[in-house]
Amino acid sequence: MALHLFNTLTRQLDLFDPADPERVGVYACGPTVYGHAHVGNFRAFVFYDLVHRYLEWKGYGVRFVMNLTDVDDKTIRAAFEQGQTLEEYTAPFAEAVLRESDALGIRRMDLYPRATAYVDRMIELVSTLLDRGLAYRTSDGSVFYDISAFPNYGCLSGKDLDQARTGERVAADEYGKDDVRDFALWKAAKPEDRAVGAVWDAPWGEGRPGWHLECSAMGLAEIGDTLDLHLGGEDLIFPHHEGEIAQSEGATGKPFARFWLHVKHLRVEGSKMSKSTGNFIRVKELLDEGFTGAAIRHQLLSVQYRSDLNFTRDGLAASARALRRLLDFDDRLRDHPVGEDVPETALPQLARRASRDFEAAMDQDLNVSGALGAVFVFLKEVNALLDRNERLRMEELDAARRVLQSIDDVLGLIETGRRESGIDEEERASIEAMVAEREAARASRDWARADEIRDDLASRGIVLEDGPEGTRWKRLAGG
RNA sequence: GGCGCCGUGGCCAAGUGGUAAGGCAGAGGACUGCAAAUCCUUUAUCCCCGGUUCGAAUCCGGGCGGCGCCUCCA
Repeated sequence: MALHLFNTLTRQLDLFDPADPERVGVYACGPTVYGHAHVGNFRAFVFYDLVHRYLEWKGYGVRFVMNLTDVDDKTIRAAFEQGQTLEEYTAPFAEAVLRESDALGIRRMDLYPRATAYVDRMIELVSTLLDRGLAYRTSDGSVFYDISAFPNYGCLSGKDLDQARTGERVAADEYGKDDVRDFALWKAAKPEDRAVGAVWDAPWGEGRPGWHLECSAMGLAEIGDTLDLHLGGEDLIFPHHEGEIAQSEGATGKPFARFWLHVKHLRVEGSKMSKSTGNFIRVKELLDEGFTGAAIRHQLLSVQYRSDLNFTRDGLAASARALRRLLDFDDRLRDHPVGEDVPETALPQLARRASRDFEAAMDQDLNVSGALGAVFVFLKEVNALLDRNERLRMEELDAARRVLQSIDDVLGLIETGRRESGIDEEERASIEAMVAEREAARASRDWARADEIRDDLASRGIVLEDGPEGTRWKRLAGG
């Protein structure tokens, strides 16, 4: 089987066939750290994580880079209003992104470059573009990309630039460019820029980089002239990625990325998420409400990345339930008794089929819904098999455990859910003492006392399960 | 106006030519001291109309409905 991905460049499913499987370079557009990231941002980040994990699962050697944009109009304006430097203002938001990423089980990427650390590279890039006649300077010391000199402009978004509506939002042209469609590579320094320390020296004058430039510079610097994969939100197709292509290819003469993948925006409780209407949710709020990072991860992951996803608290509750089942299943598989002289079962075949179906779905443009379907079929079949067999061969159980583990290496659901059910030793001892007391009460048929203890534990979020092997307890994660 | 996506059971959702995965919720049953967990059973002909085909949720045309992007929002 082979991985096929929907390439925005070709608008079809293409075979993913990197030049060097040992060194696959992936660049993902990260957040602009001018405020707290919201769940919409995290749909993108969880998607990036899925790509990251799946490529490694498929055996590729991956270098994965996600930038943090810490210099642009919004960060400068906000820092200025707060009377802080750019660095002071953006640092907390950058930290929050990583902290909340951790909570959602997003594995750390190889590098999180900050735009401000790559301004030298950006200046080099602009120089090259000026030398090549693809850019021009204006009287105030700004530099613009000359769209008309790059025939491929529009190839990613499929836009016919001649037909683009002009003049609608262009009134805010503060730098005096030749053509409204030309975009800024370099913006001449203004007082606010100086106030927050967002000013760099360039041969054509002091200023700061334009929006698209950072990604070209960091991608070229950290991965190379041609990326294997470039990821981003659907809104970035135009103009951001179009600009990146123009800048990078204009400078190197080589294709900037073989594959472009774009994740669709999510909606919240039925409507578009937008900061202007206050209709956006932060991950931190959800965690404070008692939803777990794993449940949030599940909901963001459960729908394929190019499909509509309506993020709701009801959906989150459903995700929490599904996750609970997955965790229970993992427990059960771990704890199931082993026997020496027990008959063979179909467990290994079920495991092989689950793995195969999982991979087939994921290979088809990362179809997580289909992949989860395979997981739950496996879960149901194996639960039934465990019901029928009190003891199983060690090697069969191991085969099943390996497959579940392997699948979760990609999905990261059990992994994230586990991490959140941590209980310290003191609490553990206290719980186990109460469970033992209840066992004694049950042995003497003192149901009232037994139920009292169970209710007591339930109020602490501990659920009991009486089985033939004794009583087990677990923490019921929120959600 | 330009480009594009989507419409499957109560909710979410897979399936892109051969008679509908899976999750959540609901109902009945088994198990249990009662529960919990688990298992079994149970709920759809795929927005509408027309066409292509031996056969369509799946292809084509039309209609209705929802949504996204179109200069700095992942």
